[in-house]
Amino acid sequence: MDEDGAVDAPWLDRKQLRAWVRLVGVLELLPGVLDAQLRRDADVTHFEYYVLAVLSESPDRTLRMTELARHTNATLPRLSHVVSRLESRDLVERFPCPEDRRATNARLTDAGWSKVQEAAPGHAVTVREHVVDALTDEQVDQLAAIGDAVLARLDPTGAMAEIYTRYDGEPPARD
Amino acid sequence: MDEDGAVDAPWLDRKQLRAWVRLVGVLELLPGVLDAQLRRDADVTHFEYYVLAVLSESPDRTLRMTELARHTNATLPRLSHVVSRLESRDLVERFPCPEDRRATNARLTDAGWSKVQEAAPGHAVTVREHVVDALTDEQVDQLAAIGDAVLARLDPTGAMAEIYTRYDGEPPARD
DNA sequence: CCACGATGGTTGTCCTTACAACTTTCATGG
DNA sequence: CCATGAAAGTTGTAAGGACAACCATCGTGG
Repeated sequence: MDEDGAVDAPWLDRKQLRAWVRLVGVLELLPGVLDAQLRRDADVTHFEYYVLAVLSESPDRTLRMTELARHTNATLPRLSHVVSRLESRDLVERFPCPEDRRATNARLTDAGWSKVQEAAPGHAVTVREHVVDALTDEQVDQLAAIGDAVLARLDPTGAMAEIYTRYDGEPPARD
Repeated sequence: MDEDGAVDAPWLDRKQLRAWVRLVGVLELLPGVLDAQLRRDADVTHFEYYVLAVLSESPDRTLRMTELARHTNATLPRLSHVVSRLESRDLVERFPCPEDRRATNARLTDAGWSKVQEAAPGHAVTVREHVVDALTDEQVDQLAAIGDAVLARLDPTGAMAEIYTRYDGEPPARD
């Protein structure tokens, strides 16, 4: 962005590089660990589990596709495919939204509810083992703050803001 | 793991959940941002870029596949496929390792080197915009420490330990 | 009241990754 | 010095996600 074309934001200094390399490592390894455990124990991917979990907390266990996509950080096409699969497994059902006939609602079925209840404890153990229990209480808070800051940059539309802020005092049973 | 079957590691408390939900958000969104920029500006995925970058820093720009896999947090099959693609684009070349005839060395070509040099500045800008510049200096250090702690749990074989610790004083030109 | 852009969602295709099977070479014990 | 298991890679296939194209509905200005 600079006239001399190269040294506006030169590179990362050592400390920044340290942090970045580690973040990349986590980015690369953590999803695999989460998927593996949930696939093995509950036959769902982490993203599928997350979709089910979000629905399980929503009023009437129902959410419009667009809202569900925002809550799960997914694009609409991706979500659509995933919900199709979940629907074929009777974990979720779709039905047209009465107020807006363009829109579709996704609702968790009883089987889907059961799936979340069954999968949740094992998933929680994995999350603790690989992340939470590795950190001090202080670091957990720091991670939340860092996540806030980064998500504010990542989420173009600021869609999360409202969603994430509500975790400042909230009931249990969530991913 | 508990006899009564449910409440050994009950669930995450609110603070932990806050942190976890945000981490999941970053996990879901950041890779897409990195890939999009690098695809657009340099026609490589983030993982491909990372592979090239690691090679570019290695002695003689060469590394054995297994070593390269460890440095990039990848499985060998995945790396093998990726290197095949990079090789077909003349960014990397493979040749048998003299000392161990099972092994294969991957070496960065001149074209690969150029690719890294060209892509690096834009990539750095993206990393700064979406992560580093969103954080205070203190948070950058915290993130590094958190990454250390988590990676220690994620990496079963402790393979990274040696790799990551070296970023405590190191030359530039790296991802 | 209708034309047009925006919103909500689905579908199809391609690319990448995961997983498992397989080959070759090494190393070790008998 | 051979048999056996481990280590190093490659390859095939099947599944998931990105992206673009597409259809339907809404809402607003003329």
